Amino acid sequence: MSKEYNHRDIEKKWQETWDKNNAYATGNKGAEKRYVLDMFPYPSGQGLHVGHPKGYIATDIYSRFLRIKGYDVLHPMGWDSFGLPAENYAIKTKIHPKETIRKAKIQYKDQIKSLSLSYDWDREITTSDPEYYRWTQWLFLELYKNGLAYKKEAKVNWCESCKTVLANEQVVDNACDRCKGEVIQKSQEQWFFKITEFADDLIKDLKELDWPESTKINQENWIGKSEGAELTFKVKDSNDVIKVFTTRPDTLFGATYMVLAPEHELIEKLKPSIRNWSFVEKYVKKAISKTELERLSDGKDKTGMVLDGVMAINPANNEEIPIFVADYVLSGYGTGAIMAVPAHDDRDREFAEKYDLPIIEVNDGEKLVSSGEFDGVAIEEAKKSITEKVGGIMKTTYRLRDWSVGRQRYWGAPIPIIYCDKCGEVPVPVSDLPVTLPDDVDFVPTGESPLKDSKTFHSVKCPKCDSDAERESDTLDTFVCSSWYFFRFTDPTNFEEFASKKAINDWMPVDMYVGGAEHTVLHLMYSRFITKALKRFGYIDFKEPFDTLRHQGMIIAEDGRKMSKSFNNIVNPDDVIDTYGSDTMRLYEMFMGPFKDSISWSTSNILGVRRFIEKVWRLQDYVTDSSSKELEILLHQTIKKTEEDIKTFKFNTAISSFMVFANKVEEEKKISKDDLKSFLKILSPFAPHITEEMWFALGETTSISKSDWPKYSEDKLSSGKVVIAIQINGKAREEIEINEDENQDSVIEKVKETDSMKKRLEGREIKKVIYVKGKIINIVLGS
RNA sequence: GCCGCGGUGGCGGAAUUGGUAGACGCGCACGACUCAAAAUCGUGUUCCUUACGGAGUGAGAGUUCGAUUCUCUCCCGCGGCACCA
Repeated sequence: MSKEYNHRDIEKKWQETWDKNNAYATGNKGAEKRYVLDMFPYPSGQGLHVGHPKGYIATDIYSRFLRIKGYDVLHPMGWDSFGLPAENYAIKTKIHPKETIRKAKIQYKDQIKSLSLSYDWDREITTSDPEYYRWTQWLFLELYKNGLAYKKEAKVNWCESCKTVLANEQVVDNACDRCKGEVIQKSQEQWFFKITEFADDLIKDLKELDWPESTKINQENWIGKSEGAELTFKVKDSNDVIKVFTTRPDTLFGATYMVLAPEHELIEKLKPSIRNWSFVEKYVKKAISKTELERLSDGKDKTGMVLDGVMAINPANNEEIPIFVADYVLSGYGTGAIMAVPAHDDRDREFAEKYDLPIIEVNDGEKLVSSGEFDGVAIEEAKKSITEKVGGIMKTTYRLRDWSVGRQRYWGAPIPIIYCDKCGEVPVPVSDLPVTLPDDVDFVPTGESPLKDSKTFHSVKCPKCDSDAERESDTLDTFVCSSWYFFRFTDPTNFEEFASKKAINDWMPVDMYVGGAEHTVLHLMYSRFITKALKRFGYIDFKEPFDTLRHQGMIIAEDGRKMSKSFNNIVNPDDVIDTYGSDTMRLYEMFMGPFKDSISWSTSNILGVRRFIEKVWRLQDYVTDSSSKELEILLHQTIKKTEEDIKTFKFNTAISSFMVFANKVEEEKKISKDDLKSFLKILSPFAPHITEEMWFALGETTSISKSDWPKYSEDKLSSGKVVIAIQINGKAREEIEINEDENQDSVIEKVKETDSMKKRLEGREIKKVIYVKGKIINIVLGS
């Protein structure tokens, strides 16, 4: 009898051994390469809860599987350490973010190591290290040099409580994504990245990616391509024109009024002609000062004000139509003005009904009507011909806006720009990078970056003319840091380049990328944009960073709520590992259900997995000279299934097949040494400690991870005999064992000889027989 | 409102180029072991029915020899977007 299973001793022993042997180093010379990546975490002071490592366990199993199959696997981990939480914590406690992050990293690393996640720690990177953000700054300069980073006065989302600008993606339900505080609109000079330049590619290239369909669709919706036309309306008795974007140029004859967004420049220009100017001005002021929140609470009740005294000319029929200003038209989309077709647009209809404007139907659902010479023309065709007739152009518009990257905050990578009175905006020379974050700052936000107050930071000499100048004091959005980190992992200590071309070509693109679905439009789209930009600049030869993407589902607390400190329902992985062991925890998180699903933690279910681990341990007692024929077949089936399931991230069913196998051995109480070794090999990516222990106990002297993946043979997947169902009129009635390759006639004979079937068939006409080889035989009887 | 995903036992879930629904695990019941309990092992466990049999994958229809799987209509839940012209 083997000694009792003690996970604490076993796991500690092997973790120390592996650590000492640097067991997870990258570099299997000559082997095919694979890059398996997790979305790297923000090291928060809270430590991990059991939900965090779910994705890491999956990529670990995947990496271990690839290694044992003989691949050279790059599987790195790092820290996305810039950002608001550490800074907010510093404001509260005066503890420097550097210190907060340093401590959190240690805690995270310990927890990760206690799960034996096989990261190559030699490649660890931290985005708040000057050696890292020097290349983030370099990236900024590359974008700047190539016209993809620019500064402009813009209305930005401003969080009152965080005192900072937020990207559109960080505004959720008109509230700050982080503090849930109110977000208002504010005009300010801002740095932007020109992501819109890649809008079309960002949609087109999605097609080639092996990503969850919903993620692709969400991203496509976010980019929001719409195809239509830009049409020009003249303003009566004036040289001014109003350009509009519409997806329905075919409805032009039904355009009975126009609407300008409150911000539209033409309003001010038309002032002399507007008879009710004081009302218009009042409306515009009010609309512009409205926060998004207020606009939302006003609901769909549309408001507006007619520009009394000015009229536009509908270019289709030269009718004079009134012009309104209304805040249901957005300044940031299209041209900030629309032609309103109340008969065929719900919003225009609502507005027209409220202000008693004419509603003219111009199609019957298929063909145009009341459209002059275009009557009877099909809608799709009319789009083009009407646009042509009025001298418009077909145009594509996107919902996507440029990425606002400046933050009036301390804890981020400084933007490497210097302002000189003589030379203007001067980029910091690459040789002067990194522009390091100073320590002599007060963290309390004032609306301007704390970097302004730093004596060591703010004042510099102009790199061009050497006169007194000032540094840009904004820092970069942390999403900039995380939009290129996967390149750095390929060459993390390179002092000359962000990563060498060779290292990038060796490893990129990432073969398997795993992380939460909450990054659908933020991180993933930014990373794709940066990759496309780097390709344009000639640094890389591919256009997409992540070939395959999988999302992990959340782990919900046992009470059905989200795990949260405030609910006091957090399960700490340290406790789970101590009580049940790391192998059990790894296996349990994968066994809970489909990887992508959100599932509740269950203390009794984890016990079931622990029982399985103990059962595996007992298999040592059943080793004899040979396995039964049946067990051998089951082993080959299990090897095949495990391989398929790991590749498709169906870890839960792989584990259930391990359970079936262990149950079978326990039932038969015998297994050959070789067969047990094969079983340990396929289990080892999931449960590395117990399998290593048993492997050595069977007399092996080098790690199971350095062994090879067992091969199954096709002819051992089946015994040749198979049990099929006999159906009568489609209902399963009986089972029968036959030879796998038996023909239909022979099977029918056997069915007829079966006792229970004799009764059923007696005196009835067999109308039809359907035999599906090795599965069922269905006998259709006359009534 | 629009787009996407999902709905299977007491519970987590398995099974889709249409082919025995409920694998595996939890829970529960009974049994073995034990003075006893725990642990472990064994047996059973979709529902109704003593049985024969019948019903059954959110509801309803359809296609088919056969539907959890395909089609249509509807209901419910989740995620994303949301006055985007």
